[in-house]
Amino acid sequence: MEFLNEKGQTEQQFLAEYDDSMYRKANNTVDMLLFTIKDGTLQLLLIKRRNHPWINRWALPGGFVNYDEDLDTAVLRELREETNVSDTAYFRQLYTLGKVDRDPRSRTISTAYLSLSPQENLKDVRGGDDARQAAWFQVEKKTVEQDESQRISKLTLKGECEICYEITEKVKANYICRSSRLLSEDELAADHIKLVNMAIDQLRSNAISSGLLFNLLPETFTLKEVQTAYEAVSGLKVDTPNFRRGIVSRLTATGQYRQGRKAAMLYRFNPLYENMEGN
Amino acid sequence: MEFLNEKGQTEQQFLAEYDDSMYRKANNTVDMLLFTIKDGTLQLLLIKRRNHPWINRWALPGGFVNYDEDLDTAVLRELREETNVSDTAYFRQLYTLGKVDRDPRSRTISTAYLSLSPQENLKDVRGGDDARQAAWFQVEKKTVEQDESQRISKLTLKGECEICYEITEKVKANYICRSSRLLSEDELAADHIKLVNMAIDQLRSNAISSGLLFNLLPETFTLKEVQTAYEAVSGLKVDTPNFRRGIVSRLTATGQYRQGRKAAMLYRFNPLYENMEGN
DNA sequence: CAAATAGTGTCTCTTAGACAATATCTC
DNA sequence: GAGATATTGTCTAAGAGACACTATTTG
Repeated sequence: MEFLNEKGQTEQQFLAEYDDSMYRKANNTVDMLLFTIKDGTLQLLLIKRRNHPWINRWALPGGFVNYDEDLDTAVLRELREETNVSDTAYFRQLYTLGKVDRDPRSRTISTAYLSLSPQENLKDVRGGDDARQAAWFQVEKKTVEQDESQRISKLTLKGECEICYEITEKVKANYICRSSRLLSEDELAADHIKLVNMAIDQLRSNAISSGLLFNLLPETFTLKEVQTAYEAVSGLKVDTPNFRRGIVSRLTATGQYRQGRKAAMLYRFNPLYENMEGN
Repeated sequence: MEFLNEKGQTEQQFLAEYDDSMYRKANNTVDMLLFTIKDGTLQLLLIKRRNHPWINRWALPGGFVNYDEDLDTAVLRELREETNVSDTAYFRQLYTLGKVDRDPRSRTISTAYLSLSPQENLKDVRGGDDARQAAWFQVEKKTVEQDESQRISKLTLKGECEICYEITEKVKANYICRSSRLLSEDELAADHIKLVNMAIDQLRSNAISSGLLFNLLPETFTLKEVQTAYEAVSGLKVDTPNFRRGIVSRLTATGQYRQGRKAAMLYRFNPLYENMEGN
């Protein structure tokens, strides 16, 4: 059935006459938050910007979306161009930032992606294109004060320099209001710190339940390695025996061992539908 | 400290020369998924489109973001214009859809928001602007087949017409692949069904844990009302005594009663930091 | 053998879930 | 009093968490 609109047009006629340039449009960009576990700590890949705005500041890899390019294609392309990383174990959309004045060039709406990968896949990281450098920064979020209606944390990125923010998260009626305050001399470009904070929260709350954690580990791993990764992500210390018991039920033993003081069984994660989250 | 870029420009000079119109840009739109509990069922607010594309199809309320308008402002404005709803208890960003060919007019990137409100606040719903009508549709997602690697569900919207999809969710390595197949004669506009499916999944998985459920209820409510709302959202039946015990610990009794067969205590929800999720 | 790492056992307390029973109101 | 709704109680089995212990290898 073919409907006509109020001007009596068919869809074909409507589209033929459609003027796409009537209004001023925003730019669309993508940003990538790529995490890995290195030296037993959670690390985030940042680039040092080569050009204005935020020249010489550390920032998330990312850039403009081409007109005929999907968002997820764009974010992988930008990651490749700026950091030489072309393969990650996992990625998914995180959040879209779109405040009117967030970019001094012009209105820019940025969709951020969260990506996870074991360090093995990420050997040859190097800056390129708009990135003067690419480097790993250790990420730490520590709660310094908490009651039932608010939480104050310190979010620290340690690498070539140290970038540190105080994050305040307050419950107001049904919402959480977040604000951040710079504590260090160096700072992240734009509003990227919001994304880092969001990513950590999501990573923590879904590390085990959705199996996100296992994307930070190689194909096979020992139970100790899972625990180390979990402690790095969560910022907590856990009881080894209890942690083991909690986790083995979701793993399969490979029958192979990793040598060391005492040889340790290697396991593999079996993703099950039940465990994956709804996003 | 003032840095110069490779052309020797200061930031001011760079911005003054910055050409914002070099590349073709996408449109940015917003869509709203507003849920409520009505007649003991979960319902979603849809509008019937007045113009091409998808003329006369049911769709999520939404539309173009103005150049100088924040995304959240835009989505609330569009909701008001198209459905006359100007106040909801809760809303937050859900997902950004940006596939190149998702809109026949031109490239359109759409950021969707999830909103919840008790029915009391939503009395005078009516279509306006680009919406010929606005109406509530009962939402139901039922799993019809499930194993450890895949789940097939039926997602049904019942209102002025019945719209029904089969949703297949498969675990592939670390990802969930979702696909949908139309089962009914009527269908939703664009790719809106993806958002409905996502919203339901998120609503279900966070109903209790993040207290989302209580945004669907009035300020004070009986335990039975919470249970009914929970059952509507989750699609499950729960044991009344057990459900009560699980939930009362997060509520405060008001000391007031709702009359009925037997008078029932009215409770209030106390949002605590602990319970709110990281997004 | 000492030190380090891997792994098991056990006890307690809380919670989830199934189900029985009681209480209070309306018709 | 019948029937509907609200609320309390009880039992069991599984899980979370604390902590003591054994096992295997390296230096």
